[in-house]
Amino acid sequence: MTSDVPPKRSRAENVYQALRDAILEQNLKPGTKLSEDIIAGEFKVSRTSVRAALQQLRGDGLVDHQANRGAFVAEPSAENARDIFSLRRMLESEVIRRLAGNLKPDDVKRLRKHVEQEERAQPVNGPLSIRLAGEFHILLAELTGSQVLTRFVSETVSRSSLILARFARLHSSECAVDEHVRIIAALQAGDASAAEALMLHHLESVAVRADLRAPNSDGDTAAILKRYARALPT
Amino acid sequence: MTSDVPPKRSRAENVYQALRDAILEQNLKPGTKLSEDIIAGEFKVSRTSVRAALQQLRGDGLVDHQANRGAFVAEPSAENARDIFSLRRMLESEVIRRLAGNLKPDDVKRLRKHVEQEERAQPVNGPLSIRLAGEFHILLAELTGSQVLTRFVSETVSRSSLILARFARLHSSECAVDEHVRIIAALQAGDASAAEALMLHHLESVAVRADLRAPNSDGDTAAILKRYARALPT
DNA sequence: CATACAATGATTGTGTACAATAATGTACAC
DNA sequence: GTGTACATTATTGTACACAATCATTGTATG
Repeated sequence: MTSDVPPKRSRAENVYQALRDAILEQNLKPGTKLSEDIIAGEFKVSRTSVRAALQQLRGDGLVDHQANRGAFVAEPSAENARDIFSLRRMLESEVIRRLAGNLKPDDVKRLRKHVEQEERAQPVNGPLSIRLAGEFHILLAELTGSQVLTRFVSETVSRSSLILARFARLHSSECAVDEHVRIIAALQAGDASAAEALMLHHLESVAVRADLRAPNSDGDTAAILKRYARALPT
Repeated sequence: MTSDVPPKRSRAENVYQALRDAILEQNLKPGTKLSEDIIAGEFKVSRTSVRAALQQLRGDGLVDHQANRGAFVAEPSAENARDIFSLRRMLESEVIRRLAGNLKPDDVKRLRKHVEQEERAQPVNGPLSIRLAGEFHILLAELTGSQVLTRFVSETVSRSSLILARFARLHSSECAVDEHVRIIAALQAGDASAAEALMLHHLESVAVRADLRAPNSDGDTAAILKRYARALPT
């Protein structure tokens, strides 16, 4: 440790982290309105800081910003979802190829540590484990040493969380941890193609949880109401 | 045309566009300090808007933001440069594969139009042609219809401009337009592998212009000073 | 009854003032 | 003469107040 002094994050950054976590843990669901006033009041900071945080989230594609209307947690379309999963396959395959056989002892240690965290969070099967599952993939990308690749993986993984929040039938991620373990093993063994196959299978099992034909609940309020409309007397 | 009413861009967005163009046209060189006050004065807007623009640029990786110090045009390291070119090869190969044989007539029209612009700007061989050359690649990505892929290509291409500004021996992009034309032809012919080869060759010829061993002028001030330090009497 | 229009309300966009922080210049002690 | 501590200055970080904008609602009219 190099005398870990917390780098004194700005308030905007704190708000950003908090909101991001909330979104990734699916406590803020797609479509939720993120009012600057309300958030500012809740976090006891000025709207200025909240604005900065929201803009950054917009940059990550996690929130949509409508002019003079406000910010909302992004609602990826089905098409968008397919797009993102497709890119994820490409990006994470690359990660695996770069990592296979090149994991340093320290890397393995970090991965194992993370998986342990996942296992501890598992019984809860709640928000935390959802976020950790995603962060495993980001950690893998980090280990490649490529900042840009990490960035791209991070973005696609984050948005995958949104997609699952919107489309997933049931968000049990039981199998995930197991698959993570096996991926680590394959990487350590230097078996590139096996690792890649595992990863692709893993991603497939994530994607398959999403039924892209029907969004979960509050897709369009209008769409929901339409389903109830016929119950009314004509 | 669908009655092109300019969508009334916010001031922050205007500043963002202007700064981005200036950076991509290499009029603002890597390392340049972007003082909020000065920019605000120059654009006749408040620092608030400038701040928003700078933050967005930071999101694009075009500026580095140091806490309480200010924003600077990013100075990609040699390592970073290799990283980005590597990712570019991957991303743009994907673009080509998706596009080959799938170009709609309208798409071809847009591409030709863009190339014409490039040709007109060519004699100048100045800032504009540099930016247009990059935007050709972004346009290709757009035609895939994948928002995320477009975003990633856009980011890597933009940062490539920065890299060339920092490392390129001479920034003559004479050959580029020719190569762009040939890529279009191959795509239209549906010859995927030829198109991909052309693109990779094209990217290679861009990358080779950069001598990653020696940054153009103001690299790390510290690094430069170190080279001069031994000239001093001990 | 549907449609067009005007008033209203709420929310974001922008500017300005102040606080916090880091870099720089200066004086002093050794 | 050199190094350190302190004061100064410049720049960013934050808060707040006001203006602009859009959505909504209510009202009148065909």
